[in-house]
Formats: sequence, C-alpha cells, structure tokens
Amino acid sequence: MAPALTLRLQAFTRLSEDDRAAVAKISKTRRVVAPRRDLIREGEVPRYIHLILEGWACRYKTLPDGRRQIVAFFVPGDFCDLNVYILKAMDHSIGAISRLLVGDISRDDMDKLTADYPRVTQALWWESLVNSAIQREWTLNVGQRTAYERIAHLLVELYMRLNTVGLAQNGNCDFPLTQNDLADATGLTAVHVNRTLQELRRDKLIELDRRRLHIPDLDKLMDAAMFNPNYLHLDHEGRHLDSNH
Amino acid sequence: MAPALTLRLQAFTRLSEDDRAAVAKISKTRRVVAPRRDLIREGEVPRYIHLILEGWACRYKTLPDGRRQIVAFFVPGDFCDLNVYILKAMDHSIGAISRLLVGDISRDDMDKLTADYPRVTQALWWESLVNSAIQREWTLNVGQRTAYERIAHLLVELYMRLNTVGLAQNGNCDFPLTQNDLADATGLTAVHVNRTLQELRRDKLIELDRRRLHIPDLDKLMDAAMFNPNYLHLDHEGRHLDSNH
DNA sequence: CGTCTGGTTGATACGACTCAAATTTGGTGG
DNA sequence: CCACCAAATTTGAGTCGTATCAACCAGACG
Repeated sequence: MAPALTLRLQAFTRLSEDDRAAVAKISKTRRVVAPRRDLIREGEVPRYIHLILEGWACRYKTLPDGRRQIVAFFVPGDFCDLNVYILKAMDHSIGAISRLLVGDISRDDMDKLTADYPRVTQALWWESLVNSAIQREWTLNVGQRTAYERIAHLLVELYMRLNTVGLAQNGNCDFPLTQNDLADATGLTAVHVNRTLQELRRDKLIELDRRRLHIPDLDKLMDAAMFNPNYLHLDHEGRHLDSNH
Repeated sequence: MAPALTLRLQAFTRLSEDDRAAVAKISKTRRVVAPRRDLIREGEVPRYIHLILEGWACRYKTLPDGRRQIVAFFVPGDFCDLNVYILKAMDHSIGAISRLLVGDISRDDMDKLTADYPRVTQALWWESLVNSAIQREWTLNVGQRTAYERIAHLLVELYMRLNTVGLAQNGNCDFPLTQNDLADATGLTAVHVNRTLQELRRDKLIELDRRRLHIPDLDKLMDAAMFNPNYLHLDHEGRHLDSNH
C-alpha cells in the first residue's frame, strides 16, 4: 500500500509516478519515539519538519498553572508544522501519544522537493491550509459545541482522517487516546469525558474499548456532532473514482 | 507613516527600500465594505486574497442551529487567508466589524511578488505561521481559560497586534467590537461578557467605553490573562532598536 | 501477585447560561 | 436641535452543564 503521506496528498490532487517517488523519498531518516515522550518542547528552536510515519502524536500548549490544551492530533501522513523553521522558537510542544515512527526533514530537502515538483508543492500548500482549517474547526468545537457534540465531532474527524490514509475502514480504527487525552483536547475534565462517552455508547453511536473504536453508523454520529466535512477539503476532482470507502 | 502591512512584516524582518515599495504596490484595487457586511461567505469559491487596509473584520463559522464562533479578528495589515485560492470552497465566512478598506490581491500578483522578492516571501510565510499560532492560542483560550482570563487575553492580544501596526500606543486604542462580538469570539454569552467586563473594570485592569479601550497597566492585564507573547513571534533580531513602544 | 495507569462512580459546588425586562447610546429624519 | 427608533448595554432571578473531590475497580505488566 502507498505510504500515508502519499495517500493524504492524493486526497487533494492526483500525483504522477515521479511525484509519488519524490514524496516517498522525502524523509531519509526515520526514528522511533516512545509513547508519551515529547518530540520537541515549547521554547526550543525548530530545526526539522517532523513527518509522522506511524503512530499518533499531539500538539499541546500549557498554562503556567498546569492547565493543558491539546490543540491538534497527528496521525500517519501528517506533518508537524511545515515551514516552522522560519520561527525562532516553538510556541507549543509536540508529544507522542503512542509509539511513533518519525521522519525528520531538513529545510534543504524540503526546498529541493518543492523546487522540482510543482504539483507536490501545491499539495503541500493544501495540507498546510487544511491543517489551519482543522484548527479553526477545533476553536468552533470547544467554543460552541456541548460536551456530547464535541466528543462526537472529534471522533468523526479522526475517523475520517484515518480513512483517507487507509487506517480506518468499515467504521473501525485503532484509537490510542486515553480519556485524559480526550479531555485535554476538548477542554473538558476526564470525569466528564467518561460520562459523555457512556452516553454516546448508550445511544449506540460508538463502541470504544481497548484502544479500538467502532462507529456503527457514521452518518448518525456526524448528525449528532453537527459534523460538516467541508473543512477537511477532500473534494478534489474525480474523488468519486477513488476507492477506500 | 508606513502602511500597516509593511509595519507588520517588519515585525519579522527588516525590509529593503525595494521590498517595501513592492509590498506597498501589491494591492492595486481597494474597495470599501460597510460595517457588518460579509466579504465572502462559507461555500463560496475564494478568488482573491483580501488585505485589510483600514477597519476591523472577523472570520467566523456557524453551526446549523445558529450558534456562531468568531475564530479570528483581522486588523489593518492582516491578510485574510494567504493562498486560499488553492481550496475549492470557503469553509468559513469573513465579515466586516467596522467600515473596511480592503485590497483584493489576485493569485498572479501574489505569485509575481513572491517570485521577485525572497525576503518578502519569507515575511509572508512568517505572517501565515503567526496566524496559525494565533489560532492555536485561541483554542487554548476557549478550551482552558476562565471567562475573566479569556477576555483579558483577547484584549491584550488585540492591543499588541494593533501596536505593531501603529494603531495603539500608551495603552490606548480604538475598539469597535460589541459585547456580542466578544461573546462570539470567546465562546461566552453576551450577558456573561458584560458582567466579566464589569469585573475587569472594577479591578482597574481596563477602561472600555464608546469604542475606545484603555489599558492602564498592560503588565497587570497580561498577568491576569496568563498572556505569553511568544506565540506572536515578534522576536526578530534587533527588535530592541525599534521604536513604537 | 503487587503495582500502576486508566476507567468508573457518587456527591456536591459553582461558573456560566437562560430568559426577561429596563436602561443607555447612537444614529436618522423632521 | 429634538424626537424617535434600533442597537447595545445593563440588571435580576433562576437553572443547568460541567467541574471538583474522593473513592473504588479493572486490566496490564513486571
């Protein structure tokens, strides 16, 4: 199967054989990060673009008194901050959720790729714009939705993102987040997340057990979450020809 | 005085005379938008990059039942979505808060600018990364801060951004937002915003009346908000040489 | 088999919401 | 310049969603 990044970029545009080969070669190094370890911390100088090859990670910010907000999740095929190296210091941290396989990409390598492959450059722009769109949707999520809608929305988003990189089918996917992670991502307490998950189970919208998620009826869950997929911008031409659904 | 955009980009890097001239010429057209009108709506196809020359605008998203979240404010010198034209449809709307003067920039014009002025290109990248950082901070804001901290934080952010484009000095600035706008931006109700503003006034952290904001002691307000300015990335080399403080 | 992390339950508290009405402000036309 | 109206702000009373605190339970693991 094609690597996650290729699948992800092809959600935006079709890539040629050459494009795909170039994308596959972008990350020469790969390293393992243990679960719950940080890849990089707030205040540090960003040097590489991190590409998630396997596992889940998160971007988070903390307040001086310890309150913590997860502001993004990363799944395979996601970059943590394209172009961050332009900034002088990280304003947030990136932490591993599960065991990670990460590719570190240098500025030079990225510049070379974009210089030679305009279609890939476009696709990378798209990925960066989609990440911004996701961040906006999260602001809407914590700002306006109820706990029930909020968690439902997050589950649908993650499911759909995993689906585009081939890691979710038929309503099933791995789900390594703890209720604490969900709490930090939704601005709720772990206790309330627990009770809300029970409600979602009671309503037969999800089954969640032992790090596996099952969504029996995605449309019903989307309705409950008021989920509008437009912000993921998966609407490229000829998408109806794609498989993977 | 230099136009807002130039001031803003120079918060990142020093620009040459040529760079500044090129930036000043980027928007050939300019049009007026009445307060409370939309520049562009969710679902529409983005064609131009909008540059705010005068006035305040906001980016917002709505849920089917009418709940509304403002996910960003724009002040003079801000772009609404650099590079959006890559996407097929808007996933949010942009609305005028006060009377706007807007520059519409075509894709071609932007491509020409970035092709010829690498320093400007860098600066535009920076501006786009800072906007993402602001969006993340907003997620933290609505997710973790109390109403009091949340409003304080927003006021500090807006003050600092206005300051970098020369529109705020000595703790004073224009402030065209209604309490309703503040509510939609912070995920609170207008009633609660009202009571919280009264608390902030009582604590002598702000004076806010007739669309003017005065912050008697910025450091005290920043403390109350747990405001850490790192996410605005204003820390370029030689910033201590700059005036405007 | 003990320890630990993650999940679950119960009781109570409080921050923010809702609804409804009054008051002030700002703009507009006569 | 005043009368009028709409928009924005303010106030009060009552309610509710979510937080807090404190146990307790269940697998996973060495």
